[in-house]
Amino acid sequence: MIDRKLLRQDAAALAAALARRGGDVTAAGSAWARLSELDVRQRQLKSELETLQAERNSVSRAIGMKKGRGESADEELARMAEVSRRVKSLEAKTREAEAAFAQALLEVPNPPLDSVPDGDGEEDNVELRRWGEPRQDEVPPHYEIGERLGILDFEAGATLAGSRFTVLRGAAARLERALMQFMLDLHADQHGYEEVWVPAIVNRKTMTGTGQLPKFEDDLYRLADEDAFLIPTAEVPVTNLYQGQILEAERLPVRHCAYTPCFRREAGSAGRDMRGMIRQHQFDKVELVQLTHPDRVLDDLQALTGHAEAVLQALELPYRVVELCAGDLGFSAQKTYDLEVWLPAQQTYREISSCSSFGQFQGRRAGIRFRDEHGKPQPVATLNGSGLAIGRCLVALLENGWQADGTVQIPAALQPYMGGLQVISNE
RNA sequence: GGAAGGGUGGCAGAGCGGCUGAAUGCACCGGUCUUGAAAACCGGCGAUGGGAAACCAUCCGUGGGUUCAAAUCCCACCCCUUCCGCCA
Repeated sequence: MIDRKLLRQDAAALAAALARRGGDVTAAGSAWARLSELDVRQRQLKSELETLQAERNSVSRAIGMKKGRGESADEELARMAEVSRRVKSLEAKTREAEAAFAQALLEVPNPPLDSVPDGDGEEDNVELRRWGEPRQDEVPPHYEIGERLGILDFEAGATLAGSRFTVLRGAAARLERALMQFMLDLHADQHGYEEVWVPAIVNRKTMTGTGQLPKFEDDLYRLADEDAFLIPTAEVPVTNLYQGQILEAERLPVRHCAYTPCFRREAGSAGRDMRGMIRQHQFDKVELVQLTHPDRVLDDLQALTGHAEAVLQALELPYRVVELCAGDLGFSAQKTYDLEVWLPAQQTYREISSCSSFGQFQGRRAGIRFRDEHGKPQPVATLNGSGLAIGRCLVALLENGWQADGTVQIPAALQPYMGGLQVISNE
């Protein structure tokens, strides 16, 4: 959520930054367009109400004192009946106005940082660097490799649950587990993240804290009998671990890694990536989450991106790093680097990790604060990144490790987690 | 799911219609004392919104109600703990 002080002091600058996300963000009728007006109304009502409340309080006190001395307070009592009535009706109005303002505030996305490149969408993202040698020979798509090896079963997934669900068998199931272990070990032991294990179902407040709600309810699986949702990413429970808390400054930065399953309805992507495991309703992911001082969030983002890259390097998977343009940024992000892994069957790079700084946007929403050098509570900065998406990792490993005889080579770093297995074959 | 108890400041824990944003203790910060530290003593110390400030308002799980006045009374809901049932 944006800073309401900034909204009053420099709305023009905010508007300019927000407009870079796309015209509809600041268009007439948008939450942003209504915001200033709602704020003014809300504050007017509030100060009117406060004046009345102050009167009520002081007269009530006087009544109490008179009664205490055994004097009559009939005159005050008569006056207060009217004041009290007006307070009540003003209270209702004020509450409504506050709620309308708060609601609109929750629907305004994070303004991109100035350093974020201009652009409307994916095609305007900026490539920053590449790592590894992409293989250029002809490689079958992972779903063919996996089906021939008998380790990916799309039919079973469809039978059990529907499209975009897959059953892993044998070496693929083991590989999925090996990847979780390997990634968690790397981040916990080498990169200084404390491992946590968290619920995959969270309530509405938690979903709102990181920005998935109120705007994106359609993308989430909601439980039928409760106001609770399946998480689309571990970012949600892990960041919200600290919701409503004031952290002492010396506790920062807080760094967590977590494995969770992730659930996404993929409502807006009908027809895309229908074959194979690229886009699933349920997938596994190891996530990196940090809470840090606002002044150093960009340095920490560089480091965090490096931690995600380390996974790809250890797995010997060629990739590139792109910076998202303003138009492609997620709702809560102020700056994002995507890692894209080389998929030889498609002869293209595909997203496998997204590393973002949210500035104080989430800290403000979720009420996560720290005490600054003056002892004043201030929202923390948050950041997170996939480290990595495991399903897509498996796809990349199958294609990049594929050999002409149909077998798949397992990178050395993973072999200990695979019981020493070096090659996946039909035997 | 049933029964009982409970949700108050960073923590512990009083308050149970008015002078209570809230006793007390711990923690924390400043000072005295000390070669230094500890102890002891003195002082300070919640958050949010508005305001240049003085200051004002709000907040005792959430929402509603009673009252001139609610942390305190009433209602509903949520959550936690314990016991019973069920269960990986």
